[in-house]
Amino acid sequence: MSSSTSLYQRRRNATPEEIEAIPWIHLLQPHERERAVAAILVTEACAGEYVSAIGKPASYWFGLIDGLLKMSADHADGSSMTFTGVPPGGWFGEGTCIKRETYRYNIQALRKSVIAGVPLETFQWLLDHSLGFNRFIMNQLNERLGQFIAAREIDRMSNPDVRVARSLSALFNPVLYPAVGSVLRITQQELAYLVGLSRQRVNEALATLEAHGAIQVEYGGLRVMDLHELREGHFISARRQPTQTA
DNA sequence: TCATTAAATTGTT
DNA sequence: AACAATTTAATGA
Repeated sequence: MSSSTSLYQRRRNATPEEIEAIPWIHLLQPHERERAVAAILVTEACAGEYVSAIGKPASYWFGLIDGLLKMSADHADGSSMTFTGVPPGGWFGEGTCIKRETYRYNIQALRKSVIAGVPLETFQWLLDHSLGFNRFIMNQLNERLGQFIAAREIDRMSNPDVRVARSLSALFNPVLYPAVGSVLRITQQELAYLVGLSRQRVNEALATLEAHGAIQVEYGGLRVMDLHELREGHFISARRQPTQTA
């Protein structure tokens, strides 16, 4: 996974289609938008590549155009703790940018991803000048607070089916990840990495969730049928029976 | 456009 | 972890 060119050397300008797909761009006034569009950079990250590393000073506010990212903290003892996955349409790092601190998480691409970046100066300028931008940021911070509280509950849950369900409901959050819609492109292997379970167990859990009518399993992705059930459901004792030997 | 083949993903043990 | 089955993507006529 080692590439000779760094992420920042492979950047380019955003295409008009990519700009249109950015959720907060539509909340800006024309002159604000103009300034933002001129500053936004786009880069591609290969699977396994790091987008930001803990300790590096904040230089960009990031958004995911396409692909899948993992937000985690790696400890000195080699273990790592995954906080959350980031699906397309998600923007992150605003907390660090606001305070001009260093990044507190590692952001790693789980597969080939297209990432947008707003330079720190532009981010700060938008904060100082755009009411719509401030609304977006405030709304996002509030929504994410709810997610982190929910994530603490997920961590102490033993039932794998419920863990998978809750983690999925976070990825389907329409406020934080509006680009996801009702179909999330994620493989069972990728989901296993995010949740911290084996692929087999995730596969089994997905079958359970599907049996409950909460989701529909598709090749290379999932379709939500009942987001509320994913968030609140218990999915108890609905395991598949072992095959009979007669 | 269709058939063939390789690669990716899923389902099962 | 290994394997078979299925789906998609790539290739070329």
